[in-house]
Amino acid sequence: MTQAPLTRGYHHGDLPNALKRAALDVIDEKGLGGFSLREVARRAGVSHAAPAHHFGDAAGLLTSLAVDALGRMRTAMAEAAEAEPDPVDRLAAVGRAYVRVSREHPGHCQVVFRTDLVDTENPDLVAAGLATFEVVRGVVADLAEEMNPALDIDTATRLCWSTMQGVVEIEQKMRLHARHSGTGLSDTDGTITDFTRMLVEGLRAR
Amino acid sequence: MTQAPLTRGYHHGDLPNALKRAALDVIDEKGLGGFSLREVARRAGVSHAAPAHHFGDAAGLLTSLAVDALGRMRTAMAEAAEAEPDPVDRLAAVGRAYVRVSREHPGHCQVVFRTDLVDTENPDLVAAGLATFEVVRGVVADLAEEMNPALDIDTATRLCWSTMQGVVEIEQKMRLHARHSGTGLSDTDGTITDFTRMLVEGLRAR
DNA sequence: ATTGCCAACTTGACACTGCCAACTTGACAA
DNA sequence: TTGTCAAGTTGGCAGTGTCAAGTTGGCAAT
Repeated sequence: MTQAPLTRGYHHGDLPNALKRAALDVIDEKGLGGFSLREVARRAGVSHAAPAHHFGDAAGLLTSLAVDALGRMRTAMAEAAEAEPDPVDRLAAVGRAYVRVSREHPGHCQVVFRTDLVDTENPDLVAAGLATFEVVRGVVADLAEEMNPALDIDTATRLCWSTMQGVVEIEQKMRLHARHSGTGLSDTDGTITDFTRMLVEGLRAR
Repeated sequence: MTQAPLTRGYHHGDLPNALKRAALDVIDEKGLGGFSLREVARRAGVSHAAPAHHFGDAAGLLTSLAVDALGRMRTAMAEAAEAEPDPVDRLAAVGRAYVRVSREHPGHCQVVFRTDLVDTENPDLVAAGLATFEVVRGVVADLAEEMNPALDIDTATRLCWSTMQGVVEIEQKMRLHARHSGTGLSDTDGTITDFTRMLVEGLRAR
């Protein structure tokens, strides 16, 4: 009674997914800096050169992980958006979801923006980026429709995503800053909500 | 007529600074991914283990570079702020200066946020971060005094810095997005100015 | 002037990395 | 049974960071 092959009857069963899972384990455990093809192969119980047969090189595997991370972001934001009827609250909720996912899986989400580690021209990655952008854009568009029909939605969407990503990027540094400067650091969710209120005021038609 | 020793009469003259300059050359040339202690040592004309005597390890050298990068940002923003009398224009100018420096020296500025590569507890780095934050904070404070004295200045400063950094981070990805989605991408300076206008509206007292 | 000392630097090694070429294994089809 | 080809292994190369031990050169005190 051997393990039933998942896709076809080849050696491992489903090595690509096993490698991706192993890679996520490594990254969750030791951060993106601790990632290495050989370590991943070791955890998956295969030889050090096996990953190359499925992902080409390290960038190939990481690109695949980046696609998954964008999916994670997209799903979380879409769910958060769905749960909030009010457009303003919805934008805040989407922002909180983005930051929450990025904080819960820091290494995984960092891959998305490590343009030195992934193949930025990969069609799947580009498509995932577009799809994720579209979720944010939808929320911004709803907001604009209600508050400011003349708003440049693409620019506003970029503003929102930039701010969300900036918050993630700066969060740790700010935590350090708060500790050393003595100023209190409000919880990030509260900050996101404050930010959203400020941004929404800015997006409002004058 | 040997080169006059700068600090004291030891072997090289001023190896630490020579190493930092070499490191900047490498990073400017090949990006942060191309950085390696041995390559830096090679360019400085010393043995591969020489850097360790001055910086301990790779993180030590990169931390030192991060401090310099923060100084670069700080100087550029302070100069930009000084040249603009109007508080709103000043914030926009500071934002443009931040993004300009980050774009002119991408590798150098990326080091600042690569918490996996630097020693985030290093006192010089913390101090440099605080000093740079203070520049942004000053601009925001001026704006608040004029437009909304009740504003939480620390939070607003974090919002501004997060947005600036997010713009830098997202810029390349957005460029890709614009190319693949067919939407036009306005020049970044224009985007910054747009963002500032939106933010300022948001910071205004209601 | 000789001595001793110590920071600055070199040398050599170890374990690790990504990647490549050549090889073996296993499944499936003719 | 045989052929074929993807899947996975083995071994090697060049490169990396870091450590231990050795070397060099200047300076201060004897």
